[in-house]
Amino acid sequence: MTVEVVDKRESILMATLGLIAEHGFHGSPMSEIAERAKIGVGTIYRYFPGKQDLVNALYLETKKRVASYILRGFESSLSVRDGITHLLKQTIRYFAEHPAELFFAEQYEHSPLIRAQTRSEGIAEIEPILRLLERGVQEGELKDLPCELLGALISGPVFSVARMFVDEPARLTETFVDAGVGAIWDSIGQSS
Amino acid sequence: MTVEVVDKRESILMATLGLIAEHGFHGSPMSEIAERAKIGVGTIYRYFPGKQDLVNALYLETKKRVASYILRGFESSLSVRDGITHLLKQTIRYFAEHPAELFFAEQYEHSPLIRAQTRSEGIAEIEPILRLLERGVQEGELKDLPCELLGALISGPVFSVARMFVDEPARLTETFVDAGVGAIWDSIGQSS
Amino acid sequence: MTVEVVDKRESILMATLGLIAEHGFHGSPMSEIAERAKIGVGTIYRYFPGKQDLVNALYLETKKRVASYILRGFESSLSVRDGITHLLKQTIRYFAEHPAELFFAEQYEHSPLIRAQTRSEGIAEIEPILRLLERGVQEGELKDLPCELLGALISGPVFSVARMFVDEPARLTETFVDAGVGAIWDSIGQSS
Amino acid sequence: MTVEVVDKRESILMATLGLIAEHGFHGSPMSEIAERAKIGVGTIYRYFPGKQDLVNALYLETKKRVASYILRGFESSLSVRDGITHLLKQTIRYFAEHPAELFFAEQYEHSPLIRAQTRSEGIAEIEPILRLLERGVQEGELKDLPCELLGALISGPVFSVARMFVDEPARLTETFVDAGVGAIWDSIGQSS
DNA sequence: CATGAATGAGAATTCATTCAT
DNA sequence: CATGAATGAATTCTCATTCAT
Repeated sequence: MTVEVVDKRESILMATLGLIAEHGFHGSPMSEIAERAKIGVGTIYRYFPGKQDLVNALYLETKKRVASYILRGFESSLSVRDGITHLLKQTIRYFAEHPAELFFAEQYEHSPLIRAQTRSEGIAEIEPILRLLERGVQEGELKDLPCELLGALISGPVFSVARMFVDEPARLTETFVDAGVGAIWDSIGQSS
Repeated sequence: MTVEVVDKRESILMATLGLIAEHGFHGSPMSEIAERAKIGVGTIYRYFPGKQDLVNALYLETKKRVASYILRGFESSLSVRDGITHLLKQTIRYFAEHPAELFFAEQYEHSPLIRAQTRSEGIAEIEPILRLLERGVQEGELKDLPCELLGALISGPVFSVARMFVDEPARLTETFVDAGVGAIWDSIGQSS
Repeated sequence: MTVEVVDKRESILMATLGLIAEHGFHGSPMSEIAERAKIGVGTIYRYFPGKQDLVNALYLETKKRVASYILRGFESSLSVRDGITHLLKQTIRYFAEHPAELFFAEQYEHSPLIRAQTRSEGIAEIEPILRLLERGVQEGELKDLPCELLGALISGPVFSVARMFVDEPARLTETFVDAGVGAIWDSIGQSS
Repeated sequence: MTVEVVDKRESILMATLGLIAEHGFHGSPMSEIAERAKIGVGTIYRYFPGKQDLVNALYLETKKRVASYILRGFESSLSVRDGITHLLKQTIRYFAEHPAELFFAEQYEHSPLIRAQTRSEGIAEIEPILRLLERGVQEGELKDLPCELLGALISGPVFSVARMFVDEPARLTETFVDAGVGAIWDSIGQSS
């Protein structure tokens, strides 16, 4: 009779996200994940083969969720500048409003627990972004630099700027977000 | 008669640095640190009260070492642009050549093991850099943005760009380093 | 289907009692307690937060068990002399037949591991005894001495006499128990 | 030129006594003993083969010291009653004024670290006391009980009463000491 | 002789995972 | 399917003892 408001798998992932954001991978025992998800420990193993897999799944799904959010409203018909500006703004906004996902992503991204394997998976989501960069270089709207370098010039500051907004919520205004996004653009856009 | 080639404290720190860079904090048991440092486990505790303290010390000393390297050749008489360009170039070079320190710093910086306490310590080292930013804003050479934002616009990409050079050593050429540094400058420098 | 003959908590306590009686607190590693209790080490921690707590619990429960035994058949309607004689006899008998509890209690009572905190807990059990002493002093059946002194004059010999019976089981006869109890009474009872 | 005020062996023993009285055998690492004795750890091993031996030696010498104190002024010409009264009084006084030795003795006496071996050693010191008991029984001044029982009736309360005086120093007056000693005598003395 | 740095065996405790109910 | 009690491998840390200086 009772409708399960959220399905178990989802509540496990959410519990894990919150816990890891707060206490890190090793500060998040399966028993606490279960407790926070209001299920038994054993149940986690019906949905995920082990802890590592659970976290990998969380990473991939988080990435997907973020990607789907930031691509919202994105049209490939947009100019490269407008497209990138849009994506950056969305990303910063998303993370500013979802600090747990930011903390989790930062940790996981820099953790040697994954190195390569999982990181490369789910690259499908960022395909449109890579395309945009390539187009930008071809069309001369972006500096003529290797995609890896352009990527580094975007991913680095987008996280650190989002992080700054989380640490200092007072700064989270349209003006400063625009300024941040503009600054990132300046680093990759071809100066006229 | 025997000359100790490296002192024990130092070899413990180096072993820890390497291990954490490769396997992370929790993938680096004291027993392996000892083994890699070629000493007994108990010996570590003669130099550091516990594992956490060992890692904190490593963080602080790494920070100092990096700071001393990147400030080498830095003169406060330099123009803001030349100063920042110099610092960025040095930082990228240092990390490109010391990947373990880069991996360690990235992990530690984003780990919930630290949050605030230790991070704020050793801020003395980056004082000259903050001064430079303030001067740059006053003199109009930098965009008129809050220091926190400027900081985020520097620290984010400097790490991700260094990381890119480590991941793709083929790109590590004068040209690309200059391009990366130039790009970072463009994001914070006042466009004429 | 399988009936657990003794519950786990109980078997842990028993294993600990025996081990500490034989080898002392520090000669009783958790691993051996587990082995003797025929369970895994980790299981102990499901019942007790730590070793210290396990031993405290053992102390308190032992005290209660002893108290419940020695108070068996005790009526407050008894004369002070008969009451005390009864309690002493029961105590000596109990410990003579439960040497492990005697050894454990002696050690714990004199160990600096406890000092005050836990010792005072569980005092409820000996309340009736204190009352009896007070009544005895008021009614002139006991020497007019401070309760603390009377207590010391009872607790000291009751343990040492019980210990003697354990060390020399040949002496454990009605006659000698009566003699011991009579002697202790003589030290506190008002000589007519 | 410098005169060593106390010899090293002695200062090691004293350091051990104090430390064990306060923190117990296992709360007294060799390193702390050395520190308190103001010598190097290694030096302890020049005087004692190991920790266990050190503590055994301490026990034996403490016993000797106590015995020599309580036998001071004791004459075999004294009546049994006077002799025993004297010994009891001296013992209580000694321990009341030397709490560390009391705590140490209590712990060691009840610890399974020794059981039998060392306890029986140094019995020489208490020989005169045993003689006195035997004489007392023969002459009819003491109850006609086995020496072991008489011993238990003395050793038990003498410690617990001394302990009471240490815990409540306010009670430490001639009157109460006499009362305690008198009470102990009553338990073993032949009532006329 | 005295020292204390170095050592590693041993102890307490945690936690991912299993499996009987 | 869900559960959580049971488990033991792995980890951190302590400390008696040794030995080069």
